[in-house]
Parts: sequence; structure tokens; C-alpha cells
Amino acid sequence: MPDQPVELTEAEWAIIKAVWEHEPTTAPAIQETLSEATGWTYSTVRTFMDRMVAKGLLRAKKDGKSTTFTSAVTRDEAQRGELLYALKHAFNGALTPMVQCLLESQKFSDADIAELESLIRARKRRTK
Amino acid sequence: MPDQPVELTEAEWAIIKAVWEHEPTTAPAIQETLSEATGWTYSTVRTFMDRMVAKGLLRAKKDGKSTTFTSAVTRDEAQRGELLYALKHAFNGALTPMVQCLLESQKFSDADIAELESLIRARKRRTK
DNA sequence: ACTCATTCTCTACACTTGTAGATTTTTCGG
DNA sequence: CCGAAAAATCTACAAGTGTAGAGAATGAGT
Repeated sequence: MPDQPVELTEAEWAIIKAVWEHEPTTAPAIQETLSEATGWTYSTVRTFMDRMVAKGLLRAKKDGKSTTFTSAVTRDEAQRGELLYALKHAFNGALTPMVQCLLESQKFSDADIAELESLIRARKRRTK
Repeated sequence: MPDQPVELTEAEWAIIKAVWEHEPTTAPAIQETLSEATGWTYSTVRTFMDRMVAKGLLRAKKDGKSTTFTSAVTRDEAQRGELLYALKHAFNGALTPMVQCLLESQKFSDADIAELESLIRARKRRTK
């Protein structure tokens, strides 16, 4: 469980998100799911998926007719990996500036802020 | 100012951070700065810097003797870009889950939490 | 058993990223 | 003006990423 942090490319994010939502699933199904948004052919999708299996991001089980894929990393692990990457490179590991930058990014409604407050309160209760 | 979001690779982060800290500066100086941590040769550093100029991440001004480099994107823009990337790919644009994930990442001291609270309070005052 | 549709496998290629050596150009101190 | 030191240019290459076509294999229905 302490694998080294999960890092995904843009295309891998697209694939694995589709997998998480339909898992267990097949390459043709994922291709179908993504074709509208990406225009990727079966070959393209399948290449990505095979490479992701090699990297330990997905798992493949071949059962004669076709191959079934499942995720090998959870959404949480992947999200954390992405955040960790940003934290490390863009913010030198300092959390507060990171959150600060987030808060300054417009795109935040008052409701969002309220929600954040309660998250923090919850977190405080837990830690205490 | 509404450029498309800034995205940096790992090596580019290292370079631009060094540039921000010494700007205006030269390739040999950056090489020297980073050599301990990275082991990169002058050639390597210079290649990155030239590519970054081509991408509009740095600016170069050649004044006979040697070339002077300055950043073409601010630390803030770059940080925002990194965060935006994570937000978009890992969290489908939803801020609250992103912050939540952050809060759940251990690595947080009580002091950090307190600081976040005051950030939020400040933010509320400003918006109001 | 044969054929069609589906799925898979293999191979390929361009572009980006990380990395650097070899060689040339410049410049400065003597 | 000349030679050494510093800086720059050019070229290269392996690995990773995005993208896909051509052809082989397999299974299902007749």
C-alpha cells in the first residue's frame, strides 16, 4: 500500500475514469464510451489500456472471448498522486500556499466556501 | 493575460524555479545552481532553457557576451496552471472534493489547519 | 463446418521529454 | 594579437506518449 505515488498522463486519466465508472469492463466498451469525447479508435484505446496494465494501473483478465479490465488503483490513490505531484513541484511541499492559491482562483462560490469551512471543522473534530 | 493554462514538466519546474529566484540570470548560472541537486550538465540545462523559450515559458536576450534569461510566466500563473490541471483531470473540475482530498492527506499539522481557517475567514471578508 | 462480425495482436510512426557529447565561437587577460 | 577559459551551437539518441492501420483469431449462428 505504500506504492510510489500514482501518476497518470492526460490520456490515462480519461481511460481510467471511464474504467472506474463501468468496471469490470472491456476495451470495446471503453472505446465506445470515450469515442464521442475523444474520437479515439479501438486501437488507440486498446494500446493505452495495455500500457496501463504494464504499468500496474489496470488489471486484465482474459477469458477466451474477450478481455475484462478492472482498475488496479483507486480513484483516491490517483487523485492523491496528482495532488502530491502539484504540491511537490509547484509548491515545494507547502500545503498552505497551495490552498491559498486555490482560494484565490476565482471559480469559487460562497457556497463552496461554506462547505470548505465545514470540512475543516469536521477535520478538527476528528483530529482532536 | 488569458493565455491558455501554463503546464510545466518536472524538469521545467526545476529550471523555472531556479530562474525565478535569480532572475535575470544566465544558463551557466542556472546550471551551477541546479548541478548539486540534479547533476545536469550545461548542455542539458541549456537545452531545456532553449525549449522553454520556444514554448514561451522563458525569455532570452542575447547581449553579445552571453545570453540573459528571464521568466515569461509568473510563479502564480504556473502554480495556478498546475492546480487547474489537477482540478480538471483528477477532480472533474469540482473544487470541494479536491480540498477534501487535500485535507485527508495526512501531512497536515494542527497549525496548518488553523492557518487554513484564517485563510477562509479572510477570503469571506473580502468577498462579502 | 463455414462465414461474418467482433475483438485482438502486432507493428509503426511522429512528437515530446530527458540527457548529453563534440565542436565552434567568443571574450578576456597578457 | 594570441591562447585559454567560458559560453554557445548543433546534433543525437533513448524512452515515453499519442495515435492508428492491417491482418489474425475467435466465437456465434446457420
